[in-house]
Amino acid sequence: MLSAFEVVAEPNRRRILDVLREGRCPVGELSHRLGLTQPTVSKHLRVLKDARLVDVEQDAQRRLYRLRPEPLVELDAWLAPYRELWSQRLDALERHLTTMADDPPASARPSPPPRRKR
Amino acid sequence: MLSAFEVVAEPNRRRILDVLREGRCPVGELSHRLGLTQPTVSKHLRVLKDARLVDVEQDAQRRLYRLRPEPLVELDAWLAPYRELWSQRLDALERHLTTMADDPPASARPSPPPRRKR
DNA sequence: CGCGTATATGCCCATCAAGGCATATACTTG
DNA sequence: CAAGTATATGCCTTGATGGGCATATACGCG
Repeated sequence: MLSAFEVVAEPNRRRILDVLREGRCPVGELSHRLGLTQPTVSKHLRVLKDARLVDVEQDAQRRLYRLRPEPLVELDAWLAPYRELWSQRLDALERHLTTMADDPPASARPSPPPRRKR
Repeated sequence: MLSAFEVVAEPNRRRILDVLREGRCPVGELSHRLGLTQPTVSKHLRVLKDARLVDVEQDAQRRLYRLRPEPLVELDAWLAPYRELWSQRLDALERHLTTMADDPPASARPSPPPRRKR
C-alpha cells in the first residue's frame, strides 16, 4: 500500500482528486473528463481507495467515488515546517523590496535582488 | 526531471530534506546520519538538485548542500483547497462532539450514523 | 607529484508502476 | 434469462527507480 506521498506523486491521480473535490463522481465520467481509459481510471481509483483517499458508494451499476481528504493531513504536516521557511524568505524579499521602494523598477515585475557573489 | 511531487515521494529524500532544514550539511554527514551509503546519498542529492530543492556550495573537497524550499510551494498550492476541506470536516466533528458532550459515548470513537439501506 | 579524503558517476540488477487490451463481474431491464 | 451498461481485474510490455559496487574525479597536503 502506497503512502499518501506516493499516491499523490502521480499526476493523473492528482487530477482525479481535483475532480472529486467538486463532488462525487462515477468512473465513466472521470474517464471521460480526464481522457483516460476506464481501466486506467479504475486502477488509479483502486490505489486511491487503498490509501483511503476516496471511498465508494454503489448506485446501480455505477460506483460513485467520493473524496476523503484526511490522509492528506500527513502530507500537510510534513510540509508545515518548510512553509515557515519559504515564508520567511518571501518576507525577507518583501522587506527588501519595501526598503528599495524608491528605486525605479528595472522591469514591470520586481526582479530578485542583485546576485551576490558566492 | 522530476516534479517536486515525485521528488518528495521518496522517503529517503524527505529525510535528507528534513536534515537540511537544520542547515547546510556535507554529503558524508548526511550519509552517516541517515545510514545510507555515500553513492545513494549523492544520487538522491542529484535528484534534489535537479528539482532545485537544494543547492551546493563547495568547501575544499566537501560539498555543502543547502535546502531551497521554494519548489515546495507548488505542492503547498495544490494542497491548499484540500486543506480547507479537511478543516471543514474537523470543525464539523468538533461541533458534533461539543453538542454530544452530554451523551455517554457508546464507544471511545464516535461511531458513524446507522448504515442506511440502499 | 603522489596520496588521502570527499564526492560523483557508471554499470548492473531487481523491483515496480502505468497503461493497453481483453475479459470477468455485477447490476438492470425487457 | 438474455442483453446491455458500468466497472473491476488479469496479463503483458515498457520504462523508470533505487540501491550495491566499483571506479572516476576533484581537492588539499606533505
